[in-house]
Amino acid sequence: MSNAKQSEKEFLRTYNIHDYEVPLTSVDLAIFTIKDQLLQVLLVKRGDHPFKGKWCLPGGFIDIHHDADLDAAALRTLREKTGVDAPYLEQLQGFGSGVRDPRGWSTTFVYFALISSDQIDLIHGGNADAVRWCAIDDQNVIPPLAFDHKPILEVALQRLRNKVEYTSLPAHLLPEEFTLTELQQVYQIVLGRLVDKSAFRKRIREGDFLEELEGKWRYGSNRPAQLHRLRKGQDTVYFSRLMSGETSAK
Amino acid sequence: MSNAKQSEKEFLRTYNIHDYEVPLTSVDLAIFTIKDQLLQVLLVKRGDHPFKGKWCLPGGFIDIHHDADLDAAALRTLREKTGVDAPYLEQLQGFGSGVRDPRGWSTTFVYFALISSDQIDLIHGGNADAVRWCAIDDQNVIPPLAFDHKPILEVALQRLRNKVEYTSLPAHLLPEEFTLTELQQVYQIVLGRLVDKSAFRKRIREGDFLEELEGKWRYGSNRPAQLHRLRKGQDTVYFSRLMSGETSAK
DNA sequence: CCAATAGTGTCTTTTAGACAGTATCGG
DNA sequence: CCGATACTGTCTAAAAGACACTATTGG
Repeated sequence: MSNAKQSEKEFLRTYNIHDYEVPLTSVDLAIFTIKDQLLQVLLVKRGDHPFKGKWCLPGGFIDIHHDADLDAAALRTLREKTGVDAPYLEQLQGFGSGVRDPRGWSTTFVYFALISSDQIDLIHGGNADAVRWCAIDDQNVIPPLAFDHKPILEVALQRLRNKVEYTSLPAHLLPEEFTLTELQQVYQIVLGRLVDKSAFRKRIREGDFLEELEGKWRYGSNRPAQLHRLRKGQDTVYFSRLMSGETSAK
Repeated sequence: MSNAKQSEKEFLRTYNIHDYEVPLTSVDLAIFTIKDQLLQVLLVKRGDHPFKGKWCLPGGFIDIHHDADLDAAALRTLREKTGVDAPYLEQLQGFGSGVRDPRGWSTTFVYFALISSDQIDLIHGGNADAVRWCAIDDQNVIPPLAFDHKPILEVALQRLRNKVEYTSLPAHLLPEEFTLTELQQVYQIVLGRLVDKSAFRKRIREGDFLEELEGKWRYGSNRPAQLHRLRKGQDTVYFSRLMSGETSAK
């Protein structure tokens, strides 16, 4: 045993990573929010080659001296681009090929993040016009993207829409405090269809992932609406069925 | 425009990947099958450092000269370890950190594959005892695994069990031709609970992803059972609800 | 005829879908 | 009082769950 350990030590002493050709490795983010009643994704303009001047998803290479792991690299990138610290962040998928980056064989770990548009301050980046929100309504307003970021964005959107059907995820797109009607609107925006109010509220109630903020109300020229928030430390809830279908109800 | 192109060309001419420190990149596979009425995962014994002699999930480094993309690298690895060519293969997730491999910062793209145990010939590897099926029943029979492969396997299992709840995936764990009862047993084995026969069959019928093999039957000392197979070119079907719950029915 | 498993039907309970009805604000 | 939106209740149709029943083989 001590012999094997010794042998392994010797192996590691002489091992040199630079003897092998390895791909480039980066982390990219699909950051979504709801703004102006639309689902929007964050894009940045590339300041360097390759694809200088083109829009793309925010991302960067892994810094092996400072990033402890992939999640840390994603969080760092998110902080650098948006100033936001602890939103909903989940790894989507990896992409990699010999042709997606002109610099050579490259891989990227794509994360998707959900944040509320009120926490975020896009000026943060330094050069203000190099970062923008881009609405996802009719697809053609999305500019051409660098690398393979267009198909990556498609996959991210698909995953988001899919998860919205059966999870409590959309709550992360809203500010900390919100009304049930606001939450319902988020579901409707992402899904692109109307949802029955009664069924929606039953579902949310049974999921039991929100708490009422006693005595806190959203006022207007109508009956006040109860404010809610996600329960502290609440994990994402998975419903056993899909979101109920379209309805004639407004 | 031609100016920008020129500038990009110049950039690429002088770009040298070896000026940067990048992580190691590999592909690992969680290959599942049903054997002896149990869910089993394929393990290989490491023949080299690090972790020489320890069991782990099959995998290997990306070969940037021969692998076109990640999927190709995964398929190649699968073929090398099992001789199987075209099973169900899907990317699970990426893992990466500075500590998971003693050789340095490393990342791995984990795929999971479903194959039928009858297509596969483990002798293929060359050194026969260095590869084995390991049953997933009570967890403690799984040996300690190299790297972070134990938690990776946990994630793969969780994903598999989860997907079985609402997709047609388990059909890939069976040979090409099978009876509905055999398919039901696969669901039961993976889920670890019984499923109602009537509800199960209704579900499968409505999913409409199988075809009856006319005139082909499984015989025994009882009523013969109709053989089925997956429709050609059939994608995975997603049910709108979870698999129906436990029942007292045998 | 019997044991065994395949496959179908039926009844009951639960849930979704549609929509009406009531509540409470500002003006 | 009115318009607007929050919130709740009710009825009906559809689906799930439990389980019994029939069908067809070998021995």
